[in-house]
Amino acid sequence: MSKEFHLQSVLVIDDDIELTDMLSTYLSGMGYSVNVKNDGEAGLSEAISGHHYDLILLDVMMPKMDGFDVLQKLRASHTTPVLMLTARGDDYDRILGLELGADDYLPKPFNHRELVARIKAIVRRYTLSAGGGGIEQDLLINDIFLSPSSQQVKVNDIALELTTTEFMVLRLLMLNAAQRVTKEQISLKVLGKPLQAFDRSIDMHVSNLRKKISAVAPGDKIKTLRGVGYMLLPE
Amino acid sequence: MSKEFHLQSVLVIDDDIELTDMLSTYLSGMGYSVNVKNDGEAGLSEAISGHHYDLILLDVMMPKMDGFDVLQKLRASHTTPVLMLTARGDDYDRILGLELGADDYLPKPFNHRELVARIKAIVRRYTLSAGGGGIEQDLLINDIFLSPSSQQVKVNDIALELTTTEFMVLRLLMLNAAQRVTKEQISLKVLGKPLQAFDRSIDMHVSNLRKKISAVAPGDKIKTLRGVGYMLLPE
DNA sequence: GCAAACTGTAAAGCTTGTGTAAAGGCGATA
DNA sequence: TATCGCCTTTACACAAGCTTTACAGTTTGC
Repeated sequence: MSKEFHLQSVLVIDDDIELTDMLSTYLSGMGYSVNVKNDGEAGLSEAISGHHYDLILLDVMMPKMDGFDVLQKLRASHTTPVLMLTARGDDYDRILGLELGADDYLPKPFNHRELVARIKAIVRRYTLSAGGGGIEQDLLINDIFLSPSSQQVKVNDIALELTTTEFMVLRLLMLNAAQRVTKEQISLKVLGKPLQAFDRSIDMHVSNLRKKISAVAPGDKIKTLRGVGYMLLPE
Repeated sequence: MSKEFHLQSVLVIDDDIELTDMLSTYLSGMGYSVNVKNDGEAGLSEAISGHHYDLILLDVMMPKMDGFDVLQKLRASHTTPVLMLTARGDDYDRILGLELGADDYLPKPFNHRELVARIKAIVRRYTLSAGGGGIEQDLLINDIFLSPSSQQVKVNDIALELTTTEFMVLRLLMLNAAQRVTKEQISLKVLGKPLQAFDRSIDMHVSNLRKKISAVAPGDKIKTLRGVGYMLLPE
């Protein structure tokens, strides 16, 4: 069972090959391990197989077994978060899905921002309720103490006032301490979108982070890798 | 996707003659071999012809077959990196979102700088990360320790301060230790462009590398192959 | 042995990435 | 609707580092 805050493993069940290809590419790009099944039957058996999934994206209309059936059978034994995908925009589907135990619902067509927003919301929900997923570990690297459970950061025992984005950037850097983290990765994982040319927002978040950290502790703890990204320096 | 990626041959598919002329001139000037098709149908058949392309610049709005159709049909058999050209706004979400299958997109009108930035980003994605998700191994050859994940090099346990380009040159040499590596290869893989006549930049990067390495360890670890390139000497 | 071609490298020049303040924008909140 | 917080964009100065230039040294071919 994963103890990580962010998703590691996602199962996509949808008969639309084009869509699953796309989702696979996109989610892989965000660093997730993705598995795809193109009908309900195969999807269900994969979902209840030994392999652990942190999230299941489930289409409603599919051959062999529709999404509601899959969800119902899945819930007999698993509490894996499920995000339903449906072309039908009416509320009936929505209510039915949620009553059966879906965690959220996303009408097709949707764009990546919506998807990311939903995924994040689900992950957050599961993280806060200790029952569902894993417990995130506190991190302590180079005098920086980061506690995901309380969304709090202390440097030399002095609390920092970070925004959520700054918090997530710092957390990503800490999870990859002493390893290069590209701006592309930061953008995908923290902001949920690909990095655009001449996009400076990551630079700004890092700049703000540095400012807040160095106001409390001397020395730059974040190394710039020119043309690549950033790296949190180890002790 | 191919692990070996050297950008030298580009296909431009766009019905705007003025633009394709400009692109052709410009990219040729950078040393790329450029082919142009002015409608989707011709573009697609060229793209899936026997000729290999390293990158395709693809306009969205075109006669006969639009860019999305071309991309979709192309993807059935090819994984060639595609950079979509599109008017800002309209297609932005469509491309960024779930119909993605392109490697990147570039809103028109764009300038040279932007185009170059995109091409570089694609090159970097293919060279630096060596194929999405695959973890690159640490290398230890002839007292040189190179760690891609931390973008760090140590010689006799002393850390070197290398630029990203120097790092990539050294990495290429180490991956091909005791084998000749031509300047042409270095230019393509590290700089992402073909080597041009009288171009001395590779020589300079190697020279700088030697300087930094020999400041820490005696003896020249990089052998010059006159008229060909360089080679990292084994123990 | 000599010219031509190639290489090493210091230094200059120039391009491009980065840091950061400030303005702008946008969604959430009251 | 007005306000607030925060993310993003803009603008500009600066610095890193890539490329070019220049010249000296070296190798090759004849």
